[in-house]
Amino acid sequence: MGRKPCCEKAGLKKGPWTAEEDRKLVNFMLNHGKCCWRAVPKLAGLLRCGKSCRLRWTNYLRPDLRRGLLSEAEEKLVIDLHSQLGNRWSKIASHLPGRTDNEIKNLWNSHIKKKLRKIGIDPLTHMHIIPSANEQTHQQPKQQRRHVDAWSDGDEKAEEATSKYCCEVDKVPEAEEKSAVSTSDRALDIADASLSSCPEFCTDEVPIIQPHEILNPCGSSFSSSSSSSSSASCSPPVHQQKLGEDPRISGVWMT
DNA sequence: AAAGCTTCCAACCGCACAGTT
DNA sequence: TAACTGTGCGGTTGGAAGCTT
Repeated sequence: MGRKPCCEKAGLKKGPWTAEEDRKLVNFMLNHGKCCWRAVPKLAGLLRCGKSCRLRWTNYLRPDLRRGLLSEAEEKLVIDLHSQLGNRWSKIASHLPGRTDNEIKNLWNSHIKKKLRKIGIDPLTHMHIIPSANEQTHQQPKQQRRHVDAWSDGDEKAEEATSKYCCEVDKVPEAEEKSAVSTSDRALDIADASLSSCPEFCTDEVPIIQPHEILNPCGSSFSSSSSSSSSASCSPPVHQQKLGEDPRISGVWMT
């Protein structure tokens, strides 16, 4: 039968969202709530396809999003859930309030996967990797040592405990799961202890963008004319903003 | 200081599925 | 029942930022 594209491609903007576009979308969503995504761009005055709007909203602008690093407990949960659900990121995300499938997917691919490999767990099967002599020589690329992991680097105890946890998760279902969990909790305790010396590492207090800050990102000085890269004095294009640097992000919205 | 490499993440793409006509 | 539409999901990519040499 052949599918039509989700939206007319011609004339629609692609690529990074500008602060102005964000403002329009948030404005619309807050005023009208979630409705037919196809209609959103038109009604909100955006030159985007509905799909793009949905993605931007669910992955970045949604008020209930928690941003920032996953806590140890969240990571553990992600690993647990992944071992049960596989790459069903949306299902996994549904167990982590305020987290998006995209975020978890990214985190898994860029971070957790490596951690698991590092401690000898195959991230696909969650089984132990039994490296051949060959593989062993190929592992540990030189770049890896500079990768700072909360779990392992600089905290051998945490790595030890964590790897112990992972061993048990592999083989121990239901009955002994509690002991596995408690082991992992120990790992977390250790990790937490090491992290507690670093007060900045607290995802519970990761600032989240507030609606009024989007609607008026820079207070009275916000200029709607500075839509894209020209907004340097106010807020840079959103895609250039690193977490925690986003001037619009502070506190938790819609409490 | 700068070149090269790696990491991270926002955003896109295409497919699948459910709902509607 | 088939055709069509809208939405959701997972895989992938591009480019900025950060790190190493």
